[in-house]
Amino acid sequence: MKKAGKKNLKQLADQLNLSVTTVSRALGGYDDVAEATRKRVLDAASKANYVPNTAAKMLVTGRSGFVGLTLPLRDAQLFDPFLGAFVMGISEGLHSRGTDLFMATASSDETELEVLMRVVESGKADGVVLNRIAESDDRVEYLLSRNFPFVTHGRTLQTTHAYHWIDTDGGQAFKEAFDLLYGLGHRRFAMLSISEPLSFRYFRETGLEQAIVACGDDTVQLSTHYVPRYDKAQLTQSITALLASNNRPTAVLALTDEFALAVLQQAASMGIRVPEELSVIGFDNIPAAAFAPPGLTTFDQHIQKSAEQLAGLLLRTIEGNEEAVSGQLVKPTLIERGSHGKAPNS
Amino acid sequence: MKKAGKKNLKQLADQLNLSVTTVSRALGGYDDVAEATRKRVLDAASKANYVPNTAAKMLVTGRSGFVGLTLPLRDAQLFDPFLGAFVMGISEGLHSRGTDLFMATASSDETELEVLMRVVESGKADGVVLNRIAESDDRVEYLLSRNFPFVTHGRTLQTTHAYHWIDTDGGQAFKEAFDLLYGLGHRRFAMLSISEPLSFRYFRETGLEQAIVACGDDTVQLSTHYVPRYDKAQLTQSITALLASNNRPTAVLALTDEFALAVLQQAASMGIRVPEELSVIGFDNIPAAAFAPPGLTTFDQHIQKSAEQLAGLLLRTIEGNEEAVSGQLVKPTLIERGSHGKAPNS
DNA sequence: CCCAGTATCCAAAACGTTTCGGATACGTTA
DNA sequence: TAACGTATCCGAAACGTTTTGGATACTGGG
Repeated sequence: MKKAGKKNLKQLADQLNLSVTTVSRALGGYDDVAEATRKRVLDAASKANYVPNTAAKMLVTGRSGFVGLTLPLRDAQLFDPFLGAFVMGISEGLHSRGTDLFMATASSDETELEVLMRVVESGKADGVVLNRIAESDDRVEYLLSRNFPFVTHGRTLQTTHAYHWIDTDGGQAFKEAFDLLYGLGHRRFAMLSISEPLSFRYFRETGLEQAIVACGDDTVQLSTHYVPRYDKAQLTQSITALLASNNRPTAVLALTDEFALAVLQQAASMGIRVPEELSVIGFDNIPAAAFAPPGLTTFDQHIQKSAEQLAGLLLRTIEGNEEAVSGQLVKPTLIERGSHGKAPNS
Repeated sequence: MKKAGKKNLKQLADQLNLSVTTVSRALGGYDDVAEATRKRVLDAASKANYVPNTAAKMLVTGRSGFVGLTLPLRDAQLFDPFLGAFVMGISEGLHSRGTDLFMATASSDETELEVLMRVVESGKADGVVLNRIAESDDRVEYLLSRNFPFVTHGRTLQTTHAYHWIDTDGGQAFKEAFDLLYGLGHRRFAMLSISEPLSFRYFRETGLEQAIVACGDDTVQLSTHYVPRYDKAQLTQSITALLASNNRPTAVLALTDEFALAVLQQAASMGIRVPEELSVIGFDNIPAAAFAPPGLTTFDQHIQKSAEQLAGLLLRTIEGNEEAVSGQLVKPTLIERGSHGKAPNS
């Protein structure tokens, strides 16, 4: 099954009347090989279509050339546009340095932590990137205890943990959203949040609550609703109940665009006009947000760029070149579209 | 950075007063090691948390333990629910045999073929699985010429190519959909297809056309519309034009649920009632199909199960145990929901 | 008691690379 | 002229496993 034309270093060396060492070092860019020699080697290598054997290199360097990303695919639904952009960013940031992304999926009887452990213990990855960080995340604790290189998008609530992260400043964003809507006369708010204890939920909710406190107006009402992410039936039901309430909110802040779009859809089918009767603001700016009438107002968190930086950060961590642990907060930008407006009868 | 407690075969052997060979063979399940010895070895190994070094094993066996899947992520949007189920199926089928799935993404300046070549040449995968097969697919040709193990979901149009595939019988499905709608009185049909020359498009269109010919009724009209998959604006525009036509079709057959849901949404915003004024049938049965009012009638192609089989097929091909090349057609099942009904004024 | 057969074990080679510690040849300096 | 620095190259070890081809000891049959 192996291709016959596959050359190894030794064959290349023989053909050039050089030692394996010299060929290796010529290819590796060391400066103790004459320029003329290097050129000969490079030419021969590219003509022979030489590709170094991954396994051998891995064995001696101890590096796999892979970075791992675990995917909680158990619901077969995780592939959302947001994750797509994230993966693309990571991948982009990695490729420039010759590293590949290895996405590990959980089989039906594994937890995400188990998958992670499998990846780490097997040495199939030199480092991992984590996302969807929980308020208290056992993956972070595990990696920390193993002293294994990793970076995260998002951060746990425990500030004692020291690791590299990049996060979107969701608290700031929700504050901004509240201020915008408050200024438009809204007083009855609903927040549509997720039932999983993910840390970004905490930061966004907290940001909103703080904004409400800060405005000092005690006529402001807020009800928070938790829905499971993958149970569409439950989601639809919660939204229906929310919109059918006789004290219906005039503004809904959704944790994600996914939720916001569901609100838009449900409102449409219940004959509630957006934005005249109801304002909706989402988060993530997924592509569909622009096309669901009347256009979803949302926040863009520049996920691809963050992911790219995250990849670079991880690579440096693996190399051991990253001096201090770092955390970086990225400010999302408000994308104003048609789903928000003045509060009704105000 | 390497964990101190990491043992290798030699250390295990020393500790047990055995040779490296015997320990290796005990772990490998060979029958030339005494049961008592094997037990000793197994115990020691699990107590020491021994994990064989991937690189070393790879180097001697020539197998990476990875199966590759290339992801055309360039549009940052490819992560649809359908692909999610597909990946999950593959992953599930692989795990049972200790193989991992390695998803390779294209960086912005690479074609999918280039990514594939990189994966194959580097030896990072022992086999690959291809999906979204084009009518004439350069990836298939490349792998065939390299004699590299692979399987595909979908099939090219050239029947001379010999490889392992599993495909959904889309032609049969579209025939079934037509017959259903024809029986309900529909005569003006539109097919919403994709502009990329993917082979499943061909089979579905052909199935529909043949069904029309077969019914022998020349009052039946069909218009086919091609839209680019990722250009939401273009998609919306095409659908609007289609629905605004003064000779508007009474039934729309969409190539995928993604398209069908867009039709549903657009119809709603144009005040066209489904299914009273318009019938819509999709394909794939993605989760959202059940929740978009009034519920999308569609076909379930049992993608996860097919993907699982595909994984097994690939594994056998890698082992060299797969005698004859095989092609298998899977019959999708119609899921009747609320988006289709009797033709208006019939 | 001898020999073949069997059960159990092991030494050493091989996989293809990187890297350490020289070795060689040449020109330069004192 | 002798010693030294520099540029260039190379032999051999090391990474941790699998596998080949025996070696050893014990069994039972003749």
